[in-house]
Amino acid sequence: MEIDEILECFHPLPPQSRAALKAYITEVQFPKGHTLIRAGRVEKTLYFIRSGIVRAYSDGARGDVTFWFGKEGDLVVSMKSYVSGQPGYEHIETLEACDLYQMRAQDLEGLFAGDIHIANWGRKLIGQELIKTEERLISMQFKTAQERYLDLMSAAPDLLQRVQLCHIASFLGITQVSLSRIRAEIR
Amino acid sequence: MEIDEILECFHPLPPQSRAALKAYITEVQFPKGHTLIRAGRVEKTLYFIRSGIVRAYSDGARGDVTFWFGKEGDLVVSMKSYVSGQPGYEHIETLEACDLYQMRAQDLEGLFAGDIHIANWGRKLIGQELIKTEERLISMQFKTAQERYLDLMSAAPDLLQRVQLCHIASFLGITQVSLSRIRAEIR
DNA sequence: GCCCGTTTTTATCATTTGTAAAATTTTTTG
DNA sequence: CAAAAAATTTTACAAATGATAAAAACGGGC
Repeated sequence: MEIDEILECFHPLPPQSRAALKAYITEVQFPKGHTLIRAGRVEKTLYFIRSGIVRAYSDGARGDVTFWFGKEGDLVVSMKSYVSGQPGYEHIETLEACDLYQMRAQDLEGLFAGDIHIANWGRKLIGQELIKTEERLISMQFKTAQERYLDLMSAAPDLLQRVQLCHIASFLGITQVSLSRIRAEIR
Repeated sequence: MEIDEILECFHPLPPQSRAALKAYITEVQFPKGHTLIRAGRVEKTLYFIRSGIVRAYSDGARGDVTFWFGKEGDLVVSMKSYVSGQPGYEHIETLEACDLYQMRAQDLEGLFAGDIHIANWGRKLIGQELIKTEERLISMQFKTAQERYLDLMSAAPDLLQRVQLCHIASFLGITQVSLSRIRAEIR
């Protein structure tokens, strides 16, 4: 997914503002298994995924728990670091070789302060992220694990092919054994 | 909580911009049990809570499920309506007599387009909401119901006095019976 | 202070989910 | 292609949670 398409899909930007944004964006590659963001740090870099898959996870009482997958076109950022300047609680690692667009949070901050179109673009971008997070929270509270699995299957069937089931299970809030049971029932 | 304090606590605003915002804000009162926001509609009003408590809920397979409580200083809005212009999925009702600051989404939109300070204030505001939602999602995935109850007790002890336990239980993602068991264990 | 309706707790049993370990399948590597 | 490693499924049992019903506690109005 090319950078112009990614930037536009959140909110339209005047060509001049888009050019200003792009001036601060560079492209980077990382192999599978690379850690982009570390928990407990104030992370100062944002990424957009050109290609590949990443996951955000945190160390709980029972091993690591994945709470987000990012794929093509998605924004990758330690939200807590970025929004509040405090250490984040998630690690983010690549699950495949990834091609990313990279940007420094500080540069983005400068653009927000000086360009009202970029400020409103950023506002919309955060809003979209909020909706997604809210939807996940509601699905955790309202739906059974089986429903959440079926939802994931229809929303992102490719994920099931590309990601290990232990990560899918913790993402769904269940153990791998429970996920196996669900998969067996559906078959 | 007075309006100036509420507006400032998200992000500082120049006096001129704050005055521009306040020009569109009116104060309203509602009795206990009043519905502020209805699911399935595109809601066009935002509120800040001056005093009182509200809850957001949605109708699931097993009755209504509360997924958010709002109290003094909090923003009350149908996020999906506000961010994407689509019908929201939550009802929001007052659990006590409430004193609210009211604003039309359309007016706010106009301010965002014309005042960069307000646009960046709005961006920060949404960011704060995102962090809160993300924290709740993580606590749902990482913690047991008992841990979530203890967290709620220390974060918002007044809520337990002011809100029915059936709402607390569904907020925690468990039945009222389970919540009673947890409360009995702790005692 | 007492009554009535509501809210909360308790008790019982059925169901779901978790834990641990073994068996199976798939993937990687030489 | 075969052996080894990793990932996934299955099994058996234990623990946690849910459903239902009934009892107890609480609160507002008179």
